[in-house]
Amino acid sequence: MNEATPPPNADLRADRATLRDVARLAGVSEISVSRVMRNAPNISDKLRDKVMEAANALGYTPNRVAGALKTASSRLVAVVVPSMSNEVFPEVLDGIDAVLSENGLSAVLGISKYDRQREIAVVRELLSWSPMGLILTGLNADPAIARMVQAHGIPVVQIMDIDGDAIHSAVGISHAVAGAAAADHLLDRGYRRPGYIGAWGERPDRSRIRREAFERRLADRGVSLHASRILPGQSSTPLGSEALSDLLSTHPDTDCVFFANDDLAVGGLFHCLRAGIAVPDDLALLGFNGIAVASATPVKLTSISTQRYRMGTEAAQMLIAADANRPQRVDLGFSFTLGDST
Amino acid sequence: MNEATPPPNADLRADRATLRDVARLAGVSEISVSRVMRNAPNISDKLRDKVMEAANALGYTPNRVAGALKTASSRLVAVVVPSMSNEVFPEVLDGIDAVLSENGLSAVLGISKYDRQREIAVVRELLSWSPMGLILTGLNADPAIARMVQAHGIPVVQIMDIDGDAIHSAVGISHAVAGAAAADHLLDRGYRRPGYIGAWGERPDRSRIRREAFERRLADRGVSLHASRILPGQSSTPLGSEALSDLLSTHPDTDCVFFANDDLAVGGLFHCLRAGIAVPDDLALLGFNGIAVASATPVKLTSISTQRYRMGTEAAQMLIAADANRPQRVDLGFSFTLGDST
DNA sequence: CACTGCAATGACAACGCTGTCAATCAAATT
DNA sequence: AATTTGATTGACAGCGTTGTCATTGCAGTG
Repeated sequence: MNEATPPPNADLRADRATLRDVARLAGVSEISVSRVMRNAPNISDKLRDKVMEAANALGYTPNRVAGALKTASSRLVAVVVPSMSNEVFPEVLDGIDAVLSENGLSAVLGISKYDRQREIAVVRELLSWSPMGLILTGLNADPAIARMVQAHGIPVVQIMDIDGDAIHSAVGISHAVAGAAAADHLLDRGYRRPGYIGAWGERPDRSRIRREAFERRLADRGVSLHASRILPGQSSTPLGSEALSDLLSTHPDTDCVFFANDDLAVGGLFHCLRAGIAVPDDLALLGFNGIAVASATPVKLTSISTQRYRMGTEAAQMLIAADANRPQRVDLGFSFTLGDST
Repeated sequence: MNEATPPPNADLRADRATLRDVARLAGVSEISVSRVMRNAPNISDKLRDKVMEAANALGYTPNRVAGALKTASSRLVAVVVPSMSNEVFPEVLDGIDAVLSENGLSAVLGISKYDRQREIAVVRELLSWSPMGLILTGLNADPAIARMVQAHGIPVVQIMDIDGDAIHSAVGISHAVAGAAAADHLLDRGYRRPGYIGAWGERPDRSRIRREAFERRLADRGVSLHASRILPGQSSTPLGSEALSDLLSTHPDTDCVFFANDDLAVGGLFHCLRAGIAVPDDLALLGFNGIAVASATPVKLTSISTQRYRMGTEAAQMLIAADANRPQRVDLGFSFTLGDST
C-alpha cells in the first residue's frame, strides 16, 4: 500500500535543537551556524546576527559529543588523582578547574585509590572520551598508561613529583630535596635524636622518597634515625596522635619528629598538648604540606609548605599551551613555614 | 588520469583501532563486535572469544564519544559543587565516584564558586556532553537550570539539603532541624548566653538556614542570641580563632558558641587553648559537620555530624537506579558526636 | 570591461558507533 | 521429513557536527 513510513529511528531523544534547526530558522546553511558557534573566521556580521538570533530563539546548545566525534578530540581534560580524602588533591583540582573553566574546558575525574591496576582502568575509561589532555598524579605511572596515551597522541602532565622520569611533562617539587631540607632544618637547630612518623604504608610513595632522603641526609651528617613509626591506616589527625604516643612509649628520649604530612603532625601536636609535653622544648615537631589548620594551632606548627593550587593551575596551563608538545619539567619548590614547634 | 585518490580525510588522528578494525581481524561484522564490547545478550561464546582476541591484539578501546552520539546519552554524570576548599565536597565527590566507577560511569566536574551565573554556565557546559544524569549542590538552583535539565530529559539529584523544593530528587539533611537541635543541645545543658559564628557571608545559605532555625528555637525557649559574628572571609581554622576572639572582646560573658562548621569551631577551640579559656566551663563550643580533626583535638569538640560520603553514594545510586524517574527525597539525618566541649 | 583575488558561504561526506529490522542457522516439534 | 521456534548474526542508516573543497559575489586592477 506504500503507506507513509513512520519515523525510522524514533529514539525518544529529547528534542534538543540542532545545528540544522538553527540553520533552517536563520535561513542559512548548517556549516555557517557551526562557524558562528565556534567563532570561526570569515563570518560577516550580518550572518552572525541572523544565526545568533535564531540560536537564542531555539535555546540552542551545541552538542559537544558530535563535535568531539568529528574532530577526534574533545574540550575535556582527564584528571586522575589517588584520593579525595587528603586535602591536597582537592586543592590541586581546584587549581586545575580554575584554569580549565576559564578556557572553556571541563575536567573528567578519575580516582585511583592508590591502586595501580585501578589507575590503568581509570585512564582507559577516561581516554575513551577523547580528552584533549591528561593529568596524572605522581611519576610512577604504569608503562601501559604511557602506551595508551601515546596511542591517543595527547599531552600528559604529571603532578606532585619531579624526582623521576615523566611520560611527558611534570609539575611539582623534588621530594628528595624536601626530605633532605627537613633533616637540615632539625639538625641545624641542634636536635640529635630525630623520629619519623608516616602512615598508609607510605602511599603515595612520595612520602617514602622524603623519608629516605631525610634519613640519608641525617646519615651524611652523622646522625641516625632514632625512632620511626609507619602506621598502616590512612593519614589523619587521630592517627598522628596515636602514632606519636606509640613512638614515645618506646623512645621517650626522641627530641624531634618529622611527619609525613600535616594531618599527622597536627595529631602529634595534640598529643603533646594533652600529655603535657612542651613543644618544642621537650619535643620538636615538623610537618609537611603547610595546610591551613597547621597555622592556627595553639603552638603554631612548623611545616614545609607546598603550592598545591598553583600545581593545578600550572598543570592545566601546560596542557593548554600551544607548545604542549614540548616536554617540560616545572619545579614549584617548597618553603619553610616557621611556627613555634621546632 | 584516474589516479588513486588519496585518503580523502587525512586528519592526522592517531590511528586508534576502531570497531571496523576489530571486526575485520576477527572476521565478523562490526555490530557483533559492538555487542561483545557492550556485553549485549545473545552472543555465542565462540563469537565472543574471537572478538575479544582480536580486540586485545589491537589494543582496542571503545570510542565512547561515538557511542554517546548515537545513543544521545553518555556514561558520564555531571557533578557541580560550589567549592573544593571545603572538606565536605571532596568527601561527597569521593562517595559519588565510588558508586559511579563501580558502574562504569565517570564524573565530569564543574565548580560554581558559589556564583549563580557561573553555576548556570557550568551546567550548560556540562550538559553539552549529554551526561546521563546531573548532581547539583543545594536546592536553590536557578530556574534556568531546571529548564535546561528538562530539555535534556535526564534525572537530577540535589545534594546536601532537603529543606526546600527539588527539581527532581534530593539527598541530604534538614538544616532547619539541625539548627534547632543545636539550640536544644546547648539549652538543655544549661547555657543561656549563646553566641553564633559564621563566615563567608553565609554562603552556602544552608548555614543561614541553620542559624535562623537556631535563633528561632532559642526564642521559642525564651532565650535570645547573645552575640554573633559572621565574617566575610571563607571559613577556615584561623578565621574561627579570629572570630571568637573578636566576639569575646565585645561579649565576654557569652557562655557557649554554635559555629557554622567545624573548621571555625576548631579555630575557636584553639583560641580558647591559647587564651586560657576553660572549655567547656568558661565557654562551651559546638561545631557542625563532624570532621576528623575535630575528634582529635586536646579537648574533643562536640559537633553535629553529617554523612558526606554517604550523601555522595546515595546520590549516585539514585541516578543509576532504574526508577530514577520517580522523584525521591532522602533524609540522611545527622547525629551528635559528643566531645568534651559542651 | 574582462580578469584576478579574496572574502563569504555552501554542499558533501565522514567521524565510530548502535538501533532497527532482516537473514540465517540449529534445535525442537509435529 | 517438514516445519516451527528461538537464538545468533549481519546490513543499513543515521546520530550532530566539522574538514575539505567548490562556489558565489564583489572590489580592485590594468
